[in-house]
Amino acid sequence: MSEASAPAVRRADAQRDRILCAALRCFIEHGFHAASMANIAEAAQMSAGLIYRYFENKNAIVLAIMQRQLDEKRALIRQLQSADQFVDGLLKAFDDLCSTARGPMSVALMLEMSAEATRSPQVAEALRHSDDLTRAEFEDWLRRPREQGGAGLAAGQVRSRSLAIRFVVDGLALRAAREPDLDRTEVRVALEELLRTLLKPE
Amino acid sequence: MSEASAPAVRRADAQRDRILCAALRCFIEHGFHAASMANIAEAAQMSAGLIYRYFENKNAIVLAIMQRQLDEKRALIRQLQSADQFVDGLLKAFDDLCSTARGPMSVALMLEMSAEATRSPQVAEALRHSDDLTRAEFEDWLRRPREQGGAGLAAGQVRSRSLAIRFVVDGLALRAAREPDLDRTEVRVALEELLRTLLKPE
Amino acid sequence: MSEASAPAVRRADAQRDRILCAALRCFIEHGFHAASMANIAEAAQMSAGLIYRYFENKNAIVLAIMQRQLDEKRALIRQLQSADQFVDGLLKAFDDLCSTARGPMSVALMLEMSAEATRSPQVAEALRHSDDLTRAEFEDWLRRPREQGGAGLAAGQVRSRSLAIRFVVDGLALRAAREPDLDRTEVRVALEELLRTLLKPE
Amino acid sequence: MSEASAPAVRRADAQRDRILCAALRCFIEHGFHAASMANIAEAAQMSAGLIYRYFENKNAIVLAIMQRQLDEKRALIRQLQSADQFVDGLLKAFDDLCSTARGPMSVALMLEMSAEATRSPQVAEALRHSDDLTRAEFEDWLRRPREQGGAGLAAGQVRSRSLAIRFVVDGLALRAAREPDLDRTEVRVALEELLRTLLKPE
DNA sequence: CATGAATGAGACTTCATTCAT
DNA sequence: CATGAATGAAGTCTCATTCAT
Repeated sequence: MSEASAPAVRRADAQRDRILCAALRCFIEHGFHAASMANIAEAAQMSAGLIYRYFENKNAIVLAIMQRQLDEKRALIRQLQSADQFVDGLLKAFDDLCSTARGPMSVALMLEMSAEATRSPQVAEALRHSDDLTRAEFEDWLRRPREQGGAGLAAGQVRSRSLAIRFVVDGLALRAAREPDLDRTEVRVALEELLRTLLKPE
Repeated sequence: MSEASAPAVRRADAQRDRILCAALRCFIEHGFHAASMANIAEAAQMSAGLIYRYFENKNAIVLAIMQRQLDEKRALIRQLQSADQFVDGLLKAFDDLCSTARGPMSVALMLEMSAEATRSPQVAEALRHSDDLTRAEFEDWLRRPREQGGAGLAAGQVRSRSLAIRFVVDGLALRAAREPDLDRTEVRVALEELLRTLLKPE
Repeated sequence: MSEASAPAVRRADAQRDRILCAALRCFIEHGFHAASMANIAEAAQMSAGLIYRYFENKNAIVLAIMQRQLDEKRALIRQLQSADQFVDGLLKAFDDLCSTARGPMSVALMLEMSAEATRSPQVAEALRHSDDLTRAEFEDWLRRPREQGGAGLAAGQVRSRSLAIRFVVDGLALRAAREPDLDRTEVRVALEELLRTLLKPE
Repeated sequence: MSEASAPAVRRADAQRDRILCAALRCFIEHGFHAASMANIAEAAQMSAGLIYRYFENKNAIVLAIMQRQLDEKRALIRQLQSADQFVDGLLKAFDDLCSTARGPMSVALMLEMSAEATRSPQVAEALRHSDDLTRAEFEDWLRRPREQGGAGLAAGQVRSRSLAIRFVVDGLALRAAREPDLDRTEVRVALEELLRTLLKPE
């Protein structure tokens, strides 16, 4: 049975993935609310009815996409972790976020999710969980000695610095949505000014 | 005629205001898209049809509310301007933003607007305009001598500092939506660490 | 009382007339259905509510306008009655009908009324009555001796000739709606061919 | 694939036809504007929403019905073409037009379309095109020798005669809407008087 | 007499979801 | 497993009509 069902499971996962990729494109283009199941079905090149074999309803897709976005954000933040080129990493992330087309990560969706968190406890809980994981990982890195690729901060500094950096990163993301053509040099200078002290031990 | 029409004008303005207040409540509760005209009409205690006497369509209400939100945000940022207690001001703003009930300013709507800006040029334009005004005002304050209630920064520092501080303020707002019960002491420490150098001349 | 009420009656009639003139303009511009009471009120420079003091409802206005159109049509046909210049008269009428702006007579409304006659017995009855009057008048003229300004037809010819001419006149009116820029010379030749024998005794 | 899609196409066409037939009944009964999508849906025994799978909006249905009416009218006029029994043909057409129930051709709709042509360029264009085709066909017949089933008119006569006959035919149609119980004998005599000379060469 | 704010019914349209095929 | 036709609820908006002022 396991031999028989394994491919079936794989196929089901592939279908789910196909749907989620299509949904992501639609959500980025139109927003969670304005994208229709018909849009998604067309983008996924399947019938609308079939989607309901893999997701209970549209809301389930929305939640799944939100989860994906959270994973993407964590991955994106994890990539930042290279103390020497932190600002460079932020700038590259800013660039990516400014152009919707680049990848599966969409600031617009992140913002809509954050807004939705003030209304839906379920969404708030998911965000909280993801943020907690991100922070834990990030603080590990802040704490890790420089010779092990970390930032080498003292234990007492880690908590407040991670929060401070989160403010900066989030603010940068929000700005990517509102002023995507912000001058990159200005951004770099501002970020360097902000991070100069934050990432240097005491 | 002016005596006759004045009350009529007042009444019309009162109705517009009534509708906008109702709309604000609905938008905060459901979001711009999910709130229906029926919702708004009920909240404003009037028939849905009547709303169209005062606003051309739902979008006009959305834009009016967005403009209000932008004005609120500018007012909120303007209130921050007291160099010595800048962090205190931010903390208080954070507090206000965390509790939806407090006032007409809603982080959730700000986030949705920012997301919408990536799709609607009209919204993007409104945000851009408001952001420009805010920045100009804020940079005036950064530049003004301390003895005149300003921050007393050198001209060369103003541009990058205002951008840096905007990152921090925006990040703080985003955090208010996602983690409204963040420990206030941690927030204070993080903000102090960020702003310590930013608001001190060179 | 008659001295007191006479001006009141006159005023009421003036108001009714004001409304009907406004309604006519609106109906010609938008059609019976698409013209709104608000349109009419604005065109009549009075409030929408006031109209209901003079007409029970929109339908009453429609019927009154229809009656007016019938009167106009009868007047228009009566003007034709000059045997020698019958074709000239038709051509001028055609010209007038082709340009909406010229007067209160509108082919479009006539056509809509005729269509409505197939649905509403009330409208059908009004049309029938008007058509009967028109025909009676027209046949009187056909019968009247030429020296008295008539067409001088024999009694036995009058009935069928009046019907035949009615076909031609109606057909001309319909064409005015569908091909307002029809070449006038072609129209003249066609009319002359049609009427050459119809208006000449036996 | 052609075997698989053919029935689907047939079904779609059947549905479109079902909708158009229902719409025709509603339009005849209420007129283009007064008939609602709900009316049509009920007449077609389907939900209102489903109609939008087959027609973009109500206007598309109106235009499709208009086109059908124009085709019907052309077919009806084409059937007239038998020089000897032209009057008989007209009388039969008059009979048919007088009873709405008989077929899909409705004078009322033709009149409304003609009225609408004075307001909507799109409708005017459609009518013009149809009228042009009708005229071309009709003039061909007028020109064709009698031994080939035509009317055998000289080339110079064709233009004005076709216009003259169009006046008569249109007038007859308008009369069908306004006086459906007109005495058939009177009509016949009038038509014979009109057409006696028009269809005879020179 | 006159206004125009207010209502409520109803118009068109969209869309998540279901189900026969 | 897959389709897409079908539904029904809901959304935005218009408008004839009424009524307090």
